[in-house]
Order: sequence, then structure tokens, then C-alpha cells
Amino acid sequence: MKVEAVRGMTDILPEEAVLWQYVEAEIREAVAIYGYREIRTPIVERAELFARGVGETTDIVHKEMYVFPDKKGQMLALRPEATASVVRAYIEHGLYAKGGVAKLYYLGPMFRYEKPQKGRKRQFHQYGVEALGSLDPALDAEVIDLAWYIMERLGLRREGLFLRLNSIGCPEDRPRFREALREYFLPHREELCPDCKRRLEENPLRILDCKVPTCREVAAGAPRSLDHLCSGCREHFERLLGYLDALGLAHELDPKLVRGLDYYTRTVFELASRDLGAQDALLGGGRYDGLAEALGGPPTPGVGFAGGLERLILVLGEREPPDKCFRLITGPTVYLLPVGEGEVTEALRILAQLRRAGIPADMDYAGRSLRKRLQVASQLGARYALFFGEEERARGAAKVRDLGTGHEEYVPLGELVSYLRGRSRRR
RNA sequence: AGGAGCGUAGCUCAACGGCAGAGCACCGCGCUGUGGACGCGGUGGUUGCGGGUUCGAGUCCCGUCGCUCCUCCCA
Repeated sequence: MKVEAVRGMTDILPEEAVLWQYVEAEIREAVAIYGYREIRTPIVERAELFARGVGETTDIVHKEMYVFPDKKGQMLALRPEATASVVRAYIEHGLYAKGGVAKLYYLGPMFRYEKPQKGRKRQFHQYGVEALGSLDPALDAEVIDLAWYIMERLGLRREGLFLRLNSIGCPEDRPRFREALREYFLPHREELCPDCKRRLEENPLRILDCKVPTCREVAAGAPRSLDHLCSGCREHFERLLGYLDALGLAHELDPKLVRGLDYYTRTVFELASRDLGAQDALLGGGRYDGLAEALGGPPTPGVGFAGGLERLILVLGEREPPDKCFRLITGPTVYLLPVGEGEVTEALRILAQLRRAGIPADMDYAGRSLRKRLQVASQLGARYALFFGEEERARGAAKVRDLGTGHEEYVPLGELVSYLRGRSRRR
């Protein structure tokens, strides 16, 4: 029996990896310009971190998380998202002691046990930013601006995207809003789907983003979180809207946007593509002012977002790959063709010499015919073929063939590097 | 988790229940030391896996695994 990859865990082959490298490089550059620095946290965490951080009742934790005991019986989890980890690390290493706002970003694999489909794998990749230590709505605006900026850098048209925005209030508003929702939905209990009946008890907010038609009908008339904000939250939201207008960032207020994680407070948003079907969200985020405290740290407000690489690449894949992609493809400049088996030793020496001089060079190890090797050389996009055989050994030189013009000349071994370098530059 | 469709060569796909094929790719030769074109030839398969029906199964039936799409959830 052939061993195959685990379900929902896919290989990214070299051809596609080029596009990944490009997208990742753009993201890293964009967030760096905004002042965010990378943080790398472990993929494995205590399961408790996500139960407390993301929320026990969320689908992500109670249905989709990879949980397993280690050899000592400690319950561990593959991270389903990274915000909880970043905040954990922020607390653990006392980053708050530095004062100011900690601006952090991450990029890496996440894991959720779901039925795989297009743009959704069990191991998938997210990038995200977290800004910790400020309640200023200007920071919310910056984070949203950064989200748009990343899309711009990747060449996604603004018209193809839209920002969904809402405020779900602070922990003081939440119980009141929850009660209002419960009061509203209770008479309609029998019209709700089984999931929502459960949500009615556990977390009535989540009924709002249920996609079952009957639930949607009922939810259409539900109270809005925006109408239940305290004065502080209302002011925060209004100032954010003002900043977004000043930045020229379009947004659509969506009272049904509540997001799937419990830690969100106040601002929540999603940047979505109009060209994607049901799974249209390219990134999502918001404010999480209570998370640090919930994880045992000092009360620290935070705001951030996370985006999916797979989905981004899906959207980008429908367009022509930008030139920047091809800059990352490295083929050999020089392809070496030892003629006769006795010349392999010298060929290896020449290869090592060229490579140490920074000239990409390669040769065939598959035992192919000379003709075939020459063919491969041009397929790989090499500029020169370099023959070394009996004739060349006698001359202490290599025969260099320009694969563009067909011009050939003998170059003494000692001058190879300078010869090839000079040529490459002039071109 | 529920629903639908599909699994045949590395890839894209053919084959009425009756000898498993084509194109591309790969390798060789034409050219014993010279590329992109062309021509000729060749390698490559437990038809996803396991059962069943049948004289005979890639084809029909059951199961299983995987993929795709939808619902759901989300990134």
C-alpha cells in the first residue's frame, strides 16, 4: 500500500511554491512598512490556551481542534489560529514592559479538523498582525488600512473587494445585548435550526451568522449590537468610521457580522472578495480587549486580523502571475557537460568553483546522453553550456557555448569565473 | 457532520460486460563530442483498495479510502 498524505494536508510543489514565496514576500514587506515585526510561536500549545482564549463554545475549539495527549497525558493542541498564541507569548515574555504598542505579525500553518474543500484544508496557512497595548480607534483604522494595503500590493482591485464592519460592544454591553437577543429569539425558538437552538442557550450572538434560510429570516428582525453599545463603545466606533472615511476606505456596516471567536470586543471586520463564492472572506479580525486578561496577563487591549494564504493564492491564481514571481525562479546560468566518464572529477571541481563565485551552475546526474543533456540545458534556461572532455583537458580549458548565439570558444579553467561573470553582466 | 459527482500510465483523458489505449511528458536512436524543430522506436498499469454478481468486471452491486462541488463553518 502506497503511503499518501493525510487527508486535508496538501503538498505545495515547487511550481506553485514560487507563487507562495512571492505572496509571502509581499506580505512581509507590507507589514514591515507599517512597523510590524515577526513573531514565531509554536504550532503546538496547551489545549487549554484555545479553550480559554478562543472560547469553549466556538466551533473552532469544540468541533475542529486537533487535540491529543502527550506521553505524560498533558492535553495539547495543534493551533487552530494564532492570536491566542501571540498574546500568550506577549504575556509570557513581558513584552508589555517595553511600553507603547507591540506590533507583531506571524505567518505559518494552522490546523482545523474540517471536511476539506476548495480553499479550505485541514492544514492551512494564515498570516496576521496583532497590535497590543492601545484602545485608540486610530489603531483599528491603521490595522484595517494595512489589510487594504496588502491587497493593493498583491494587485487586487479595490472594486473586487469589500469590507464588512460591525461593533459588538464591550463585555459590559454584551450581557445586555445577549439578553435582548434571547428575548427576541425565544418566541421563535421552534423556527430555528438545531444548532441555533443550542446557540440560544450558549451564545445567541452566533445565531446572527447562521446561514440556514429559516434562521436568517428570523434573524433579519433581530436587535442590532450597534443599538446596544455603551457610550464609550459608540464613541470608539464613530471615531473609527471617521478615520476610515478620512483614509478613503470603503466599508459596509453589517449588523450580522459577529465572527466565530469569543474574544472579540468592539470592532469586528472582514475583507471579502466578490469573486469568491460562499467562502468569500480573505481576512478577518477585530479588537480583543479582554483576551490578555483572560489568559492571565495584565489587562491589555489589542486589535488585529488574520488572513488565509490558500484563499489569497486562489484569487491571485486567476490572474496572470506578476513578473516579480519569475524573479524568484532560479535556474542554472551554466550547465556543465563532462564528455566521457573520466571527466566527472574535474567537472565537480569546476561546478564547485563557479557556485562559490555565485554563478548558478548545474549538470546532469541521471546518465543522459550528451544530446539530451544539451537539450535539458536550454530547457532549464541556462545561458551557457560548458563542455569538458579529452580535448579540453589537453588544453587546460573548457569549451563554452553560448546557448543563445551558438558561439563557442575555449576558456582556460583559471579564467572561467571572470569570463562568465563579465559576460553575464554585459547581457 | 449531511447531500451530489468522480477515482484508468507522471499529467489530461478514451475503452457496448469481451485482448487496457491515445495525446502530452519521459528515455533512446537518426547525430559513437553539440540544444529548441522533425522523424523513428521504447519504458511505463495489481484500472484507488477490499469483497460480491458473472463463463468473463475498468465497466454492474456493496463496502472502504481519497478528491471535487454544495450545505455548514470559517481564513
